[in-house]
Amino acid sequence: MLTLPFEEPHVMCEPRFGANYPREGLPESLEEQRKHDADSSNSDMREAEDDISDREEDERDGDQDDNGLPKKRGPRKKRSGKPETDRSKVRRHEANSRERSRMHGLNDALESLRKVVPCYSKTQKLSKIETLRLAKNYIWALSETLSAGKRPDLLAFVQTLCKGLSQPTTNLVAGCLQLNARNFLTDHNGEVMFSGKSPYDAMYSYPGSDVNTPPGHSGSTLDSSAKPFRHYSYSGAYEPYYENPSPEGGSPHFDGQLSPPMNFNGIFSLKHEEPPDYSKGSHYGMRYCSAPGRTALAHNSMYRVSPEGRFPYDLHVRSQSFQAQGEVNGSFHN
DNA sequence: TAGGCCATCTGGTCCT
DNA sequence: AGGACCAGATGGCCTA
Repeated sequence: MLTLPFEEPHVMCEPRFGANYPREGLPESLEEQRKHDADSSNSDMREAEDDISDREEDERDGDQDDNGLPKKRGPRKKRSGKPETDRSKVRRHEANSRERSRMHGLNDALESLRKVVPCYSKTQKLSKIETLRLAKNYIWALSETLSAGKRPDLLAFVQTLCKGLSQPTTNLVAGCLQLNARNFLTDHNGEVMFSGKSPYDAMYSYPGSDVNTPPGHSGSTLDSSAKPFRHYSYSGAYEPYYENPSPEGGSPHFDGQLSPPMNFNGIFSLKHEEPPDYSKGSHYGMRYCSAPGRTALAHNSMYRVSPEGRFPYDLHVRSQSFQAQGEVNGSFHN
């Protein structure tokens, strides 16, 4: 389960940032190199940094550690005998450019990861480390849910999600969850409990709503007024969102949450927006769930496995949204 | 102002 | 030899 490798062709195979840097036909001199850099973006900053770097290197030439030995790493130029030639400077600049490009690719991949874990927001980005932690927890939580073969417990799910996260990130996730106070009571021990209903019902049901009725058709709507983030994953209101296959272009005017692929109540919309990576082929979940022998998924469907099937959940065509699902998904937008 | 986060530079190491 | 990868060092920016 969840072992198939992800593919990130748009991220890893597209040297978006490094393309501007000269790889061939290098300038004869460093001055030409810098002149070339000046034509590309951020050139001023880099040039300034180069100057600073050169200056600092000169100042740090005598740096030694506690044992009087030169430090092994760091932006300290080792002038071992022969002076640095223009050629070596150019090569160093090349290496710097490649390193920048590499790091940009890494950051792109990280950004794509941010978009598929809960609580994605363009305005309040998770840090790198928190993104990785949350992603790990998310995978773990989903795996646990699948293994359990029953409807996931929201609190357990959230607890798993928040394991090891910093307090701010935990707060963010909690905020994204919008754990509606009316659905919770706190007992005398400070433990969270639900008011009258089962935890599931408390979180997933709407008064007077049919759980099988898509939000867009039920008349009841999620209260999205309080939070600027976009609800995701199921609502009919998001159908236009689905129509755009690109997560980048899918919400050009929305500066909020885009895609936490999170559904609890047996509906695993592991991906709500179809990224370029997957739009051509299989879906996240399809990769994970379409085991050999399993009923073929209908075109344009998220998942649909009958109760008679091996998969323990009712999986639904993406457009067949559940009100309860919306409740949960909505809770991931703060 | 301290601390967190980040981008960048840099030298070392490994691999082709 | 050269590129990829890694990690230390550094400074800038932002926030509590």
